[in-house]
Amino acid sequence: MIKKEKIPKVTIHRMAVYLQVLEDLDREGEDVISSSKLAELCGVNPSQIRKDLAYFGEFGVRGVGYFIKDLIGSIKHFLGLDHVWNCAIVGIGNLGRAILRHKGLPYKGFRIVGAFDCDPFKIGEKVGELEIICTRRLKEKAKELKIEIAIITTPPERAQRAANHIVEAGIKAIVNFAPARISVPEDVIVDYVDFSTHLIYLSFNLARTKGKNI
Amino acid sequence: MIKKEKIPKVTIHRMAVYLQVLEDLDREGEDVISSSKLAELCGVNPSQIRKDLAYFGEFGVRGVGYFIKDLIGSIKHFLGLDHVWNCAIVGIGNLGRAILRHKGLPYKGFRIVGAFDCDPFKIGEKVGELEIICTRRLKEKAKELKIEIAIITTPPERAQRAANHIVEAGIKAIVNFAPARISVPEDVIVDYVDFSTHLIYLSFNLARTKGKNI
DNA sequence: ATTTTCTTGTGAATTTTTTCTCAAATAAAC
DNA sequence: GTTTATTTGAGAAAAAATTCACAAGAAAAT
Ligand SMILES: NC(=O)c1ccc[n+]([C@@H]2O[C@H](COP(=O)([O-])OP(=O)(O)OC[C@H]3O[C@@H](n4cnc5c(N)ncnc54)[C@H](O)[C@@H]3O)[C@@H](O)[C@H]2O)c1
Ligand SMILES: NC(=O)c1ccc[n+]([C@@H]2O[C@H](COP(=O)([O-])OP(=O)(O)OC[C@H]3O[C@@H](n4cnc5c(N)ncnc54)[C@H](O)[C@@H]3O)[C@@H](O)[C@H]2O)c1
Repeated sequence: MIKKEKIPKVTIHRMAVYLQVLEDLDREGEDVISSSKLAELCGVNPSQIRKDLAYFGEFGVRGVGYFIKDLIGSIKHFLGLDHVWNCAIVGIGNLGRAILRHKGLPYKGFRIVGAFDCDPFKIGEKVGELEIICTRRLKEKAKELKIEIAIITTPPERAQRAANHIVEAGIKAIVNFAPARISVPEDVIVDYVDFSTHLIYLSFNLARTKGKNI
Repeated sequence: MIKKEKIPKVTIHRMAVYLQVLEDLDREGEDVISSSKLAELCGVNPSQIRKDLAYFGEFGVRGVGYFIKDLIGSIKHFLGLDHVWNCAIVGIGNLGRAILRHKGLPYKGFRIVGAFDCDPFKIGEKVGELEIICTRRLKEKAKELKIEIAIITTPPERAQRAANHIVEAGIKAIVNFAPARISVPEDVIVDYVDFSTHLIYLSFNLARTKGKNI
């Protein structure tokens, strides 16, 4: 289905945006959409959307556009979202708890099945449905709970240690919220979510426009 | 100082990574670093770093490298981080509270000075030092507190409404955590933080490698 | 039936970004 | 003091991503 060609990371990120907008349209009862209309809603160029989709196949009808329900199904399929992924959170502090309590994730295809922390005072505590488990038991629990994705929400200086546990548990995908680079074997994918990076982007732009006005 | 040339967004994002790594090095007591060493730590190409820095000026010494403290100072300066930005959070739920309680932000140059929500049961409640204020009072409070950046952490279907309040309050920069596109006037910068996009990136890669192994 | 109007999918052109290469600058070694 | 080691900064080259342009397919209008 997917061409052998390397698909740019930005394409995957845009795909997630298209999906979000398409699901909104579907909820509003829309049936069909053209690339130019979708492009406007997503803030991109229409051929960008067509090129992005072309990495995965042909989904439109010439002269008509895209059938929204079908396109949602196709995108979900090639992004691997026609499957529920089991996730674990490592580091149950402010952010870890917020993610655990977040209602939106299961709907998007991600289920949090394990909550891990190294603080003995937290172990055994319940957060929602889940009981906080000692990080040392990650390996054993990863098998049992079939954990496929790990989310790191420890302090930055503990991120590498958390990553080591995760790798040892045989988990091959990590989202790291801690502002620290981690090193893992080649076959483990890491994606960084750095909140301050986004604030810095705004800071840079504000500082620049301020400068201009002087 | 900054050349008139358009600076790519990815450059700013990488800049934030360089800064993070440089601050770690500084804390470890390092004085000087070469672009190739820094590149290795950041997982990029050395000339990438030199090109990125060249957008802003000349900071290195040939045959030597970069003086870490000086480079941190320069990067902070041109990213606008030699100033503390006043921020407001709009939507004090799970995520809003996590950000409010997060200790790392002030150190990075961002201070949360206002917490806003529209839920009458939450208004007046204290979260840390701050009292939750009604979103309707955002305009008045934005002036008083000199709010420069707004962080949206409302449910997605409320993001546009929150954005309208923010724009009306004269705030020119928004980080939107809600998975919904918002429309704002041209002079307002919006940056989206979409957590599920990162999970989707992992999903795509896992689905692909799984497929390969079969 | 034929023409007109849309809109996709894709090769070509363009633009942007990344990487390569090397002269110039600096420090250390001899 | 001269040679050798490094390492930056920047122009050139290469690679990648985006946008353009249009043939081809589909529906609506005449
Ligand atoms: N809270 C936010 O809004 C926010 C925003 C952006 C980034 N972050 C980052 O996310 C991370 C977590 O932030 P937080 O505010 O939740 O911090 P926190 O201190 O509240 O929570 C950290 C948790 O990690 C646990 N922990 C420490 N070492 C561990 C280990 N080796 N294994 C498992 N658990 C471990 C601690 O016991 C604690 O419960 C930090 O790196 C922070 O910089 C947080
Ligand atoms: N919790 C997470 O870990 C997480 C992760 C990723 C994305 N998000 C996104 O962040 C947003 C917040 O998530 P949450 O879990 O904190 O939700 P939540 O429901 O706990 O909190 C939302 C808050 O926004 C307030 N609100 C609603 N409309 C408002 C308005 N017009 N003005 C001001 N406040 C308003 C509500 O009263 C509530 O307090 C959601 O869009 C969610 O999809 C959350």
